[in-house]
Amino acid sequence: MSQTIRIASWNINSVRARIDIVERYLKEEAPDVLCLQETKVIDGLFPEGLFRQLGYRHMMINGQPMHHGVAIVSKVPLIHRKVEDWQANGEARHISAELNLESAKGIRLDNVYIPAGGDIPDREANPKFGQKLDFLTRMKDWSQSVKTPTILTGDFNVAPLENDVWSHRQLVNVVSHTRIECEHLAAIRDAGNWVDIARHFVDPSQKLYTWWSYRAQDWETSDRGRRLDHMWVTPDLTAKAKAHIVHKHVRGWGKPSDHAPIVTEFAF
Amino acid sequence: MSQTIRIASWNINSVRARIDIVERYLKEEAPDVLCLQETKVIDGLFPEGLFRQLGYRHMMINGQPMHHGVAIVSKVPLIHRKVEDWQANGEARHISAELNLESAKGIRLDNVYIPAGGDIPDREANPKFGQKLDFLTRMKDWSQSVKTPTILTGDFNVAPLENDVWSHRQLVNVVSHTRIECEHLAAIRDAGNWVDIARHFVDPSQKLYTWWSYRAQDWETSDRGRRLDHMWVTPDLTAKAKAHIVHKHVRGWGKPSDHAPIVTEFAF
DNA sequence: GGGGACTCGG
DNA sequence: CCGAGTCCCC
Repeated sequence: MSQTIRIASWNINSVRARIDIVERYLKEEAPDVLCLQETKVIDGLFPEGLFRQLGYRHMMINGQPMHHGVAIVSKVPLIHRKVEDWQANGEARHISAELNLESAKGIRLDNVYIPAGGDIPDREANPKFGQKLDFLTRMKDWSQSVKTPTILTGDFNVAPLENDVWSHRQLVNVVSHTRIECEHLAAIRDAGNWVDIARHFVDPSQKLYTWWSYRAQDWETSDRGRRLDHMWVTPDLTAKAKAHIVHKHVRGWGKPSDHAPIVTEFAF
Repeated sequence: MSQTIRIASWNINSVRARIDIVERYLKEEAPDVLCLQETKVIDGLFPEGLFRQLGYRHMMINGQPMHHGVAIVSKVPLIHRKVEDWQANGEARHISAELNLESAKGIRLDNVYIPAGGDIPDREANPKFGQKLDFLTRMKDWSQSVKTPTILTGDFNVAPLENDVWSHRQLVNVVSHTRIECEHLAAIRDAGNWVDIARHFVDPSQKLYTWWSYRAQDWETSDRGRRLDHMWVTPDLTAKAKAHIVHKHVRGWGKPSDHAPIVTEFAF
């Protein structure tokens, strides 16, 4: 018998400011594992109590003051915590663990928050953009080293395909959808033979977004979204993925994150 | 036939941040007139719509960016707006109007927010304390000029009597209850023969507070209050005042001001 | 637009 | 403790 495991990823834009909708989400959707990005909290102030109380007793957290911060909260036991520093500057942008499952041993889950990269898509004019490209390059090197079944998810801050943005033409020079970022992301994918689960289920001819700016007056009507959040798997896990959805309605809740959660259902 | 008019005063500590409890207060207690201090809003952003909708169609406002700001909102028509600058520095700390009543013409209502005065009760070490004393001195001069029936209310930031603070002994050197402030306030009172309505109804042997610090972990249990908010009347109005209460329960509402509203019922 | 940090004022 | 402002980041 296989075991159904639903794994979610959500850029929460402050887990403390968003505590009410995190609770609502876990009560209504109850994924088995939730990967969070932009927790914006040091480890000592991470709201472990809430997660434990909701049945997410296993947590791997990597926070820092102010910015960034990632965490995995899980009903499934987690072992072998690892942290990568792909930006080589100590920012808390990665956390990974192994799912300690009865039915499938040795599956790793890597949760990443790739740098946004600033406003100007130019290494010289904007050092943040260079740091983003360097981060992606180090992720490619890491990808080549991945030899075990792995799920790689998080806020990649890149919308690689034309239908991953509301207007390819208008965003082609906007950070997150520039050619060089898309190429860097493709290099990571190729280096690990990663399978983009969302596009495994939703044809690239269809628009698909996970993020809608706060600045739109009516995010739903204007629908100027981007697919910045991703769930990738090593090829050996492709057949285990049974469904993938974007929980778009969560973007409409009170005091929302600008990102919607994404969820993949696996049969392990 | 006389007309019953209830006049309230409340240091709201931001009328915008407190909009929900202002609405609740006006719905539950429905004073005829509400004097507000620390509105913390420029006139263009004052939430006139809410007050109008609740039946307070007459407003006199005096705001500024950031700090201070006072307003009178009223079901009773208001005329003859006046603003005093007792600090001589342009801060929005006073607004007054005449109540345009059928039964009693010519009653003025003066709403004042006296400076808090900083932490150190010393003119030299702390210029804010000097400014407060100067403000009180100018108010005394104004008091001498008051010749018509007048109600003077607001946040005076002085607790003049021993039972206006939770511990006279522990607060005698704390700004708001120092001897010099109490003397300055007494000089204002004497200059206008003002009657302290709260103490007209509540004997000075009884503790009476209108403010409880945010910093106490349990304001109600520790009850370390001070009577900073006052309602004074010219002697000709004393017999018109029929009751005075502190709406202490409002201090316990969600996201409260640190001040409770005070209300006097008049029969004009 | 909306986090968090900081500073100032109460 | 808790407003409001400013600045930085997304």
